[in-house]
Amino acid sequence: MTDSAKPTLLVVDGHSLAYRAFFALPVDNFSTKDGQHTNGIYGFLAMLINLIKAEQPTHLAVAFDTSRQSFRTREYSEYKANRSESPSEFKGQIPLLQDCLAAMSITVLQKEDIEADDILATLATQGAEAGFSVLVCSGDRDTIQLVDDDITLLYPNVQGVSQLKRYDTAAVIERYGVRPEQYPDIAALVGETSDNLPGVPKVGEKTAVKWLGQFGSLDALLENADKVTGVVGANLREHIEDVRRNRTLNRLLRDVELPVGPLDLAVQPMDAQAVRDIFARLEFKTLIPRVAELAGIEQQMAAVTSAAAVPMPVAVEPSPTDLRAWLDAAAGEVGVTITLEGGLPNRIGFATADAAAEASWTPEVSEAISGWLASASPKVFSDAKPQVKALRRAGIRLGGLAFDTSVAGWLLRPSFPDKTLADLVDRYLDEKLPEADPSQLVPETEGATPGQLSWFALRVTAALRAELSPSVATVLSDIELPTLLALADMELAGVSVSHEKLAAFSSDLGERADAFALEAYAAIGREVNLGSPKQLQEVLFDELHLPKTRKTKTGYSTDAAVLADLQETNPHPFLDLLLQHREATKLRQIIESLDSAIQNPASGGDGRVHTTYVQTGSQTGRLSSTDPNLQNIPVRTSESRRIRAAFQVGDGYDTLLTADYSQIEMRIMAHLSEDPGLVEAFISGEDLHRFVGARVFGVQPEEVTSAMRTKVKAMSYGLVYGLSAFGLSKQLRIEQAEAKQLMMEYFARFGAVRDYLRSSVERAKIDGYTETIFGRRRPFPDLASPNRVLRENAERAALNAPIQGSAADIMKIALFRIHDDFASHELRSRVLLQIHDELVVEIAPGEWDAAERIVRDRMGGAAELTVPLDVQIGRGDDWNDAGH
DNA sequence: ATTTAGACGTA
DNA sequence: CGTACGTCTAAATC
Repeated sequence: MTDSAKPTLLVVDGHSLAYRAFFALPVDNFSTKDGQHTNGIYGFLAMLINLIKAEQPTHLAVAFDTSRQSFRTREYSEYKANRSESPSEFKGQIPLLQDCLAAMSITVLQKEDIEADDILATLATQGAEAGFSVLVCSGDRDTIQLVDDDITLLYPNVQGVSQLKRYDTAAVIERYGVRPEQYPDIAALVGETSDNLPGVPKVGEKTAVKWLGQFGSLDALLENADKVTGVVGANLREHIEDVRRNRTLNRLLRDVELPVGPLDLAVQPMDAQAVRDIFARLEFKTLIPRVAELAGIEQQMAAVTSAAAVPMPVAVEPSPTDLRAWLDAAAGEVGVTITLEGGLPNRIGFATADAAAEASWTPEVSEAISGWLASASPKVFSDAKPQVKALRRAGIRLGGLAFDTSVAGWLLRPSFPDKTLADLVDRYLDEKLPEADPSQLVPETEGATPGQLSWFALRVTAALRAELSPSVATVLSDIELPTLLALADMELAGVSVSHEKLAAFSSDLGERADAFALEAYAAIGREVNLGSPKQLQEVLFDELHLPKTRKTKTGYSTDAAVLADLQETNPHPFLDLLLQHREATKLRQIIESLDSAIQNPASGGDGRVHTTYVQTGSQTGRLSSTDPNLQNIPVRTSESRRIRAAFQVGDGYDTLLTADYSQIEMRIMAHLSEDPGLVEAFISGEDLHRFVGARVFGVQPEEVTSAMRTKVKAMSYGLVYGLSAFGLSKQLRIEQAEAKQLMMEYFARFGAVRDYLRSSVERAKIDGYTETIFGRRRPFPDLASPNRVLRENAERAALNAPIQGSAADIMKIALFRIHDDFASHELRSRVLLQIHDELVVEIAPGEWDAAERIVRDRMGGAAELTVPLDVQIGRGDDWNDAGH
């Protein structure tokens, strides 16, 4: 509990935290082009910025040690004598860090013969006396003794500098079992290896706490040392002088003479130019906006309030020719909103910063403004794709798409995308979008008109741009917006699916499912709803008395993996029949939903299935597909591939082409980790799992058995998801020890992979987000969660996000370039489907060679990685034929 | 009528 | 105790 009326003094141990940051971050990723290492500086500053943002101190200082010598080394020459020389890469970072702090107008303190923690102790003591709420941030446990009602310690976690644990008096008692002022007594008894201060042998925290509880104080304990029984008692008596020495040395000085006091440490405005200069020199690109944000909060607030003063314009409704003139006269970007009726434009509205115009969609309006809509004149939309499609249906190809608020909102917060313009107005303008009250037949409140919606979209655009980092802005303009236009065309094109093929298969499956069901009932002597997990639990565990399986929220699991396990340990005919029934009904289900999605030619449809790609549907940058989902059409069993066979080349086209990236995620892993072995695997062109298997098992590639290959394959793929030994053992049905051994062997040969994965998560903890190769970001607040489950889930997701996300970026780039190339080469061939690492293309007569070349070149050349991007192409009359 | 949980399809 | 999705059914809830 902090007293908000009190000023807050934050004092930081610069040396110890920078040193921790140095070990937490990979030195390779943080070097300037002239070879200066900067990982310690970066990590420290990132942490400090976060800290200032979170704690909002009014007063601030950072203390440093001057050298390894201090009054303590003079008192006890062995003090810290075990510390190895700090690595050469670290040297030189401290003076540069101090330069950074100076540019940020943050006071730096150091004093000959005195350690940084003594400076912290002095300032904290003076600050508490002067009425400050004091925060001490240090990586040295001795500072625990400073904690009291006014002084709180922020101590870095073992995981790194990114997470600071808050120690107030209660937290110290909870963690160490003693009051803060008693902690040095514990430390004196236990000793401090890192300071080369041996304590009493066999005495750890538990014993020390017990003793202090018994005797009341360290002095009392030492006086009554003869009363302590056993080996530890003897040890205590033998090392009593060590304990006294330790206690002297770990007492922090609270009365160091300093040139400044707490009141002199008020936070000062930064020297913006100096900050820019030194950060540029250190090549800290991402830190600059974060520091600026810290420094410029007041300005930003002012900007927001003044912007709210502009009144919402009333839209004019000019004649078609006047509307065209209005658009031509508009300077800069124009907000555009098209409302739809039956897939076609209904009303269309436009806005500039202070005016709006709108019209109903008529042939005259269309005629008058189609040229402007197709032109490069910049336009801003909110959720452009359906509107782009409506225009396409009306024969107009939109040009000049400059911004989409929905996509931008998603890029900024992919985990909680603001779904509508109203959400964005709420969040980024802190205003309410006027909405018609849907509960009343005659709404009391007017909704915004298309022109006014456009005006809001334009204003939201300005607010979103202010928050987009340069890299994310580039992802929006260079990847997402071109992709949006390609997706619109893909959705319009749809894919031809044969009702006849589906229908035949479906009735097949129906009969089989019924037969399995009857047999299953016979096996247990009653009917049961096989689709009800609840009823199945009764059958399996109450009636058949099979052993309880994995727990779920509501009972015990009956999923396929569990049933397969049960079949092995407690074979029963019902289990297998249930699995077969499930498989058949699942397939039939998929077929039914697919069939009903075919636009029936009998009622004016085109006999094709038109999915909707949700561009803002994932947290990683992937697309998702709905109504129907065409990204989860079965492929694994030969049986299920009959469904793919129903996806066929459409009338007027020649053949289907499928193109997929082979092992794109592992290639990205090779690129990001620069693991020499993995890179060699891909450059050699040998089968990846065979190559890896040979290394891991120490045999020749041709000696890799299929069992070995299966294992390393599972391991390789698992890596991308943050797999544990436990998970690997379950997946491969091997002992955990063997899984552990496999991981050890794997990392022994491909160590840079592990280094990369570790450091990438560590970096995410410091930055608060992950980044793909192309700069797409995903925030991970839960990386700092004290809840272990939440945190570890976030760690696995953060490990996966840059890899899955980079693959998504690459595919999007390939996709829109192929789409655009087809158009510019005036091919009729068209991309129909995207299934994450695969494209399905419909090839027009005579265009195979040209189209195949474009697909191959664009997919292979979508990114320059240190390993090649391998593309597999297939050809056939249906998707199954064309696949491989 | 809508929501939740379990199951399962894909990359 | 492996990431990212969407959709189906049954059952629970409104």
